[in-house]
Amino acid sequence: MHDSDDLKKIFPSFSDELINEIETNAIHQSYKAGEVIMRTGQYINNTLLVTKGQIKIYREGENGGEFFMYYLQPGQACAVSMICATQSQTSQIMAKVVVDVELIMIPLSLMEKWMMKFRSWYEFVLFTYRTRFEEVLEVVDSIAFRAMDERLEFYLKRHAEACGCKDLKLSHQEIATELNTSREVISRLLKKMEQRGLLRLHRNQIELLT
Amino acid sequence: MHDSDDLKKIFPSFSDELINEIETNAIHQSYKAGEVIMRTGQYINNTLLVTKGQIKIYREGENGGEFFMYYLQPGQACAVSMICATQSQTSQIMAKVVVDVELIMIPLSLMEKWMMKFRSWYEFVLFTYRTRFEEVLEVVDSIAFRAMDERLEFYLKRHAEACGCKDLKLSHQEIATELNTSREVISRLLKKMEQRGLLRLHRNQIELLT
DNA sequence: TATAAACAGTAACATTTATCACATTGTGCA
DNA sequence: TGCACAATGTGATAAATGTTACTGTTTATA
Repeated sequence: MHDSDDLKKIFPSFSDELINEIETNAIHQSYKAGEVIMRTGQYINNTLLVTKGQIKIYREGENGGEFFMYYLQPGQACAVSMICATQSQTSQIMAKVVVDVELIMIPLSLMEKWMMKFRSWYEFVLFTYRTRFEEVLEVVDSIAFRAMDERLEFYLKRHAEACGCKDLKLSHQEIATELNTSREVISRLLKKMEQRGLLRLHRNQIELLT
Repeated sequence: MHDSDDLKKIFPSFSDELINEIETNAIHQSYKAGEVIMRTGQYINNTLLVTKGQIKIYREGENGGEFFMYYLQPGQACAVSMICATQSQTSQIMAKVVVDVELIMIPLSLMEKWMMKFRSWYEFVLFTYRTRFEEVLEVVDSIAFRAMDERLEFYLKRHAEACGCKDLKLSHQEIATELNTSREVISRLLKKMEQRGLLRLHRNQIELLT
């Protein structure tokens, strides 16, 4: 499914020995768009490395809410799975595939061994922790300090960054769910943004102009 | 300031060798209530271990907001300082002393060395990451899914746990600031809670009855 | 003790967000 | 083509939260 060159491209910071270890030990897995990879409360025994596709990470509310936290992209690892894996804890988040995904599963035991053995793995793990922690703190900012209009802009910006394009394939209902508000509110705010010239609205698609 | 026995009591999971290393290498520091230990944007070169007192961790907003995130207690370490320290990054949070604090500062270089050398340190670091990450996720829940009345209850509950008592020395203004709302809103909600028999209001003090 | 400052209560009103009801439009497919 | 359905637009209204203004009380301290 992957050869060393591929892996080296996706995880450029990994040392050659580490790449070799991954090659020989890892389990490959793929998922289709729409699938839920991980559910809240599920036990985690592996660390996940994404090699292809896109995953969205959500925090689930008691009443079925699905609050969007962040994207997982190729070359990234699931911080929650790393933290939990080291102690066989349950997942605090839900992960849903957006674009068909291929990933590598690293068993708990290896994850720990590598921390001691490979400097580049150690640094990757800490980098993952740090960037995710910071991203979650930014999410806290957006809900703690900002009103829905700014939160919506923040949301759209992050989605544009993730897909690397200006045309977002999102319905108003989808956005509303992921921001834990109602469709009408999103429709109205989007309409205002369109009037301000920030974007153009189409069916199932938002074209950013900025 | 500390002898090994003290440290062993505060950090019971640490191995004897690790305690020794801390004894010989660490820098001790103390701060008075009200002091700000760490500011947003400040560079971090040390990992902080709390041995005494209480610290509150905030996320700062652009307009001077101080959103309460979590408490740091004796026996705990600042997760942000650990993550940042390993890469000499700046702090994403602000730390304010609530009860006179004594803490141990571990230089960056040692922090890394110990990860490889002491199993109990490695586990402590990962445990710290995990529990803080989870705590921040709970904070996200409270603001993403809940209205101000429930957020206030969550806030009061956490403060009661931190001080281990039912009498919270907090002004309405203080609470309002830390939840990023206005004093009037907090006064109203507290009054309602008093009417529901959940607490009794006094000047600068809230007596929980549940 | 006199005075200022911090704290708390509350009413009136503005704004934002949530909810309900229903109309309109685009798309896929029988 | 035309039906069914999802997506979107919009007005009316309710509820929550934010703002302003003013009150009285307690505390600190000059």
